[in-house]
Amino acid sequence: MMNRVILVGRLTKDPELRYTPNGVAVASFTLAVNRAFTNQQGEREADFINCVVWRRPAENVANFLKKGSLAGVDGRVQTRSYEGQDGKRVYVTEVMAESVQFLEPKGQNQNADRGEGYTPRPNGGQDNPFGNQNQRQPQPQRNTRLDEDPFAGGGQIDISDDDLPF
Amino acid sequence: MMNRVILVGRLTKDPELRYTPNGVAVASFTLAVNRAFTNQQGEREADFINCVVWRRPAENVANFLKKGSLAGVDGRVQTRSYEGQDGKRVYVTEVMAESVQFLEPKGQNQNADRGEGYTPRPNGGQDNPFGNQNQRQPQPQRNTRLDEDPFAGGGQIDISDDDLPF
Amino acid sequence: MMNRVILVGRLTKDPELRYTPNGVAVASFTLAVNRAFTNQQGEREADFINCVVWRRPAENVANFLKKGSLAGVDGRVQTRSYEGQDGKRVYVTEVMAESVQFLEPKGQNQNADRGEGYTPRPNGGQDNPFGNQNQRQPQPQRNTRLDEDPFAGGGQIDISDDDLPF
Amino acid sequence: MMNRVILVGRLTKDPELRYTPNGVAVASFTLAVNRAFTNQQGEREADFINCVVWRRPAENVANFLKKGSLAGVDGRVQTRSYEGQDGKRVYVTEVMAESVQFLEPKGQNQNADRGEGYTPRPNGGQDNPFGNQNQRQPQPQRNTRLDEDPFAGGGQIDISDDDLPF
DNA sequence: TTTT
DNA sequence: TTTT
Repeated sequence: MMNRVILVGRLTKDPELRYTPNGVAVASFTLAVNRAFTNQQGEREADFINCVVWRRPAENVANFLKKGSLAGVDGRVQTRSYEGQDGKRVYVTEVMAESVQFLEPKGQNQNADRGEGYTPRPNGGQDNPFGNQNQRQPQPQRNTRLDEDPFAGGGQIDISDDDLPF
Repeated sequence: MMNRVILVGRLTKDPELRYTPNGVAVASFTLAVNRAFTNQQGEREADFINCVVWRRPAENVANFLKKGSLAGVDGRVQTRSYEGQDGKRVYVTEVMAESVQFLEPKGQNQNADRGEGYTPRPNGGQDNPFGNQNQRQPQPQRNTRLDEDPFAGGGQIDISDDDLPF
Repeated sequence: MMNRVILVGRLTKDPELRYTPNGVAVASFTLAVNRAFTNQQGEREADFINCVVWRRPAENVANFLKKGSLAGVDGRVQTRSYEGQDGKRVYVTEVMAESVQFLEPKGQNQNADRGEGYTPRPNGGQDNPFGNQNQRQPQPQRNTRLDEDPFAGGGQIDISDDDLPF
Repeated sequence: MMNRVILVGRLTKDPELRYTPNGVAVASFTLAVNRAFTNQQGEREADFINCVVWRRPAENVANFLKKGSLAGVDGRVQTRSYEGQDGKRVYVTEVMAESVQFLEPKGQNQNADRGEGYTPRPNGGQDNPFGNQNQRQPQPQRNTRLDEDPFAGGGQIDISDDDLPF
């Protein structure tokens, strides 16, 4: 079993940063990736690919990327489902970014993460290495918690700590 | 702009082979890719990733892969949208396979395509290199044309020759 | 069998453009890719990865990239060997770029190739779609033919039309 | 800066397992990856790609893979150089595997690593999470230490703990 | 024998 | 609504 995605494209909007009830950061953003070929009408289309990133790189994304930023993503394709507002199950395919690369020339901070994914430091046996008390954990800027689909917006909470990649 | 996906997983069902009105083959299948890590309940989950492949490799997929087959995909993440049955726009993220690799040990034919993607042979200037008259073009086994979403099933036609990768 | 490489880095020097005896363009360049992590001395190292690209994208690389340019490569790892000057066999591992992406902000031409690899146009049955007579085929700027290893420099001819990816 | 390689191929020989002076495991192996296309003589060639893997996955590779095994590698292209026996600098390009997938059908253990790379467990502040005293650390089967190039064989020590990926 |  |  292998699952690897690499994307380079531009953010369609500013990224959204949220926190799980346990205080773990999640950022979501959509990358517009222009296709390398034109369609039969001669137009160059783009794919709009939803991406999610957790923890420290999530905060870096929120701090350093904005609408229009050129960014590279190295991650995995992930699928989930949630209960839609009409009671129907909604299936979602998105990219779990393990690392995000800032490709804008102006920025001095050129790395959205610490490198080879995010290795949590030991925290004395707690399941979740970041608690709300953790001073390394910035508090949400806006009163935003993970009560809905980071992309679909209107749904119920469907990302929880269970989705943590480790 | 870069867009690359590599997957290795197992087909959840037999692939579905369809043809556009112009007689171009499209196969769709879902790959179950087990995650490399376990969730907080200690269970190993999987991602169920919808894949589409066109032309010759589509026919190879239909001929050589079935439910449970181990296969590798090299392709791109692609997004599209179509009008749902309730009039709402439905957004779809799937993998456009450029080549599909058969990883089952039993088969002697180990390649689902001719190699580096599919290079259409010249056909004297027609837009579509395969017409219904083309004897290299097998006719649909079942009376299946591309009148609906190959995955969602209930929608309107949303894959046409316009989606051809070249 | 699968083989896919994606790189984003900077050219260490201007690319070198050569032509096979049959007039097929080959460009070679080295990409410096900074590692995402620091070594035990706290220094950020880089990998210096030799890349080769054929035909039209080769000419685009030669025309649009130079020392220091930020570029993305999508291709395959390839190995070859040649007779070294001391009679010993020299083994070479390099990246065969199928497409090269220009990631510099200044350039308006943002694509080094036509997209999904290079699909040769039909040319009436010749083995090599480009002959020296082909007016679309620029002549070498310098009197450079493929008489040596594009990277090692001092060896014998070891890239020929046999290495063409199709 | 991005650097990602995915390979699926067969081991050309049994893997070699060595240990650094600090007791960190390193396995090296060569993957034969058949090309998806034939050359101008109609023969299907292969690329022979040297791979290196560290720590726990190294031991899994040594325990579960052998000559002829089908394996998938997800990693990075890495370059290094060392002093050759003739005093000349030798440049090496190889693949640093972050995870190795066992694709043989017979094996029950289907995973060469714990998943998303190898996250060392905390060990009380030592720089190197594995010491020779560590009972989880198997001793070398053969009296093999890292005194030479794992591939070139005749060179001087050129892999040390400095090359550890974290 | 290297890029920013 | 899923694979081994």
